[in-house]
Amino acid sequence: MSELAPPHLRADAQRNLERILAAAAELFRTRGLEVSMEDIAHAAGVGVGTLYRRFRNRDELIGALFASRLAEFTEVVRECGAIPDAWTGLVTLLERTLELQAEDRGLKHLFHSHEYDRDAVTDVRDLMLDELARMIERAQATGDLRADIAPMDLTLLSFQVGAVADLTADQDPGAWRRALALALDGLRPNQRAGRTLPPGPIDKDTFDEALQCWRPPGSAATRPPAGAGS
Amino acid sequence: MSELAPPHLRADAQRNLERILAAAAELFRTRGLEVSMEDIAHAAGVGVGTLYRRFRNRDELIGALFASRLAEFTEVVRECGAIPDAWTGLVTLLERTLELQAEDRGLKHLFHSHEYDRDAVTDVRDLMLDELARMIERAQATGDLRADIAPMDLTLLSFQVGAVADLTADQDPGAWRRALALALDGLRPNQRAGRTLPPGPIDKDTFDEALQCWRPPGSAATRPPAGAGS
DNA sequence: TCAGATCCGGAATGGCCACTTCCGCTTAGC
DNA sequence: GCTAAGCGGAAGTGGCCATTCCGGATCTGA
Repeated sequence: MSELAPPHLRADAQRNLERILAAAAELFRTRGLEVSMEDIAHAAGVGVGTLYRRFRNRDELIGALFASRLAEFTEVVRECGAIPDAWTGLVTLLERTLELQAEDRGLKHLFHSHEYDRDAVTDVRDLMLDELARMIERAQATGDLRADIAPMDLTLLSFQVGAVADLTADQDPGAWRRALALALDGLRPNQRAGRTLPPGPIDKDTFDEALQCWRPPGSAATRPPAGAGS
Repeated sequence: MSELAPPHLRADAQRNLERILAAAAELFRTRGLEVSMEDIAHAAGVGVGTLYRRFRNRDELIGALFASRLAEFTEVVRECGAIPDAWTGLVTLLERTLELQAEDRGLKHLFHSHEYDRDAVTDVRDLMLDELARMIERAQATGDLRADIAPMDLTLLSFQVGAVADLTADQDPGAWRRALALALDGLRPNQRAGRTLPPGPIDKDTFDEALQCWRPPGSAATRPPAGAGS
């Protein structure tokens, strides 16, 4: 994060730029993408003016910070797709993508967003959905995954667990893992069958449409009651 | 909803009052508790002034509309607690309380809220948690529920599925049922065991703390792209 | 029918908050 | 030192919303 824009920044400017990036990353991570520009500037120990001289607006700042992070999703999808055992791959994929989201509210927000970087985000989501479809087929073939599961079931499952991760992020950052484990157990082919599932899974377009109205929770909420540790 | 405040309302005032209550109920139901007072007045076909003459502020309006609805939760908990088969009771309880929430965003919001009617809401939640604890014990005794489940696991599970209900409410209002069914299957005692669950479930205080920062999603989001129904 | 109590609508007020711009002052760098 | 680059943060904008106010419209009861 050292070579941006005009090749030669004055030393102090360079230092401030780095402070800004660090502060923004941290705030986006812990509070989501909607922290105010003023808060970011303040956390970086600079004035808002300085912030705006470096980034025309918040979108540009987000772009600078998250382009590479978004790529991590792609990377994870690839890696998990290469795991020989399909069920293991599936579990790992869900775990790792949820980890990414649980560790970084901003990234999670971005991943569900329709307001920033639309294309990059859609690409990642599509890639993941494709891989999920492949994995599902493979896992069903080996009998590790119940037969009535469709890709969108897993997308929704990930979304659900993500909601828990979000809810408990400040109090018990690992709570989502248990929820995930529980959910995964419901995916196993059932000896003592539950019941047959209701209708078909939601389809992708519907999900996308829904996401368009979605906004990550906690945004305008009362500021977290400060340190609450687990 | 005919006898309120001053015993004798002028006929037109009475009519307006009823329109307001109807409009507010509908808007709260479909959009959550944060619709603006102006929107409510407009939907009722009256001016904001009229709205405010009847209800000092939004809290009073919410109170008037939801007191009884909140009682429905209590009712459902009681009924389900009385179901002889514990597992059936458990499933029914989750289904019915989620139905209530899925049908009414305002009620869902209220149920997770710390800003309105705090006491009434906490009572209902506590009642539900107690009943869940009892049901869990019973269901585990009959071998219908895996042994490592704690009440908060189910609270969280309900929360998760509620998140799906919220997400897809406008596009596919029934989608959450499938998610719930899937999740429930994960609760069965497992022959072909998944793996042992991570740590212990989150504890109640932690969850409450988390909820304090929680805000139902979609609030400040872009207004839904109009009619999108599935 | 009519007087006056009631009620109405919606413009106006005031608060809040975030983004962005601007400009006089500071400081790095030669 | 001198000069251009950089700085801070106050001020300008715009949007959103709850709530108040009051001139005018509408009921009601005699």
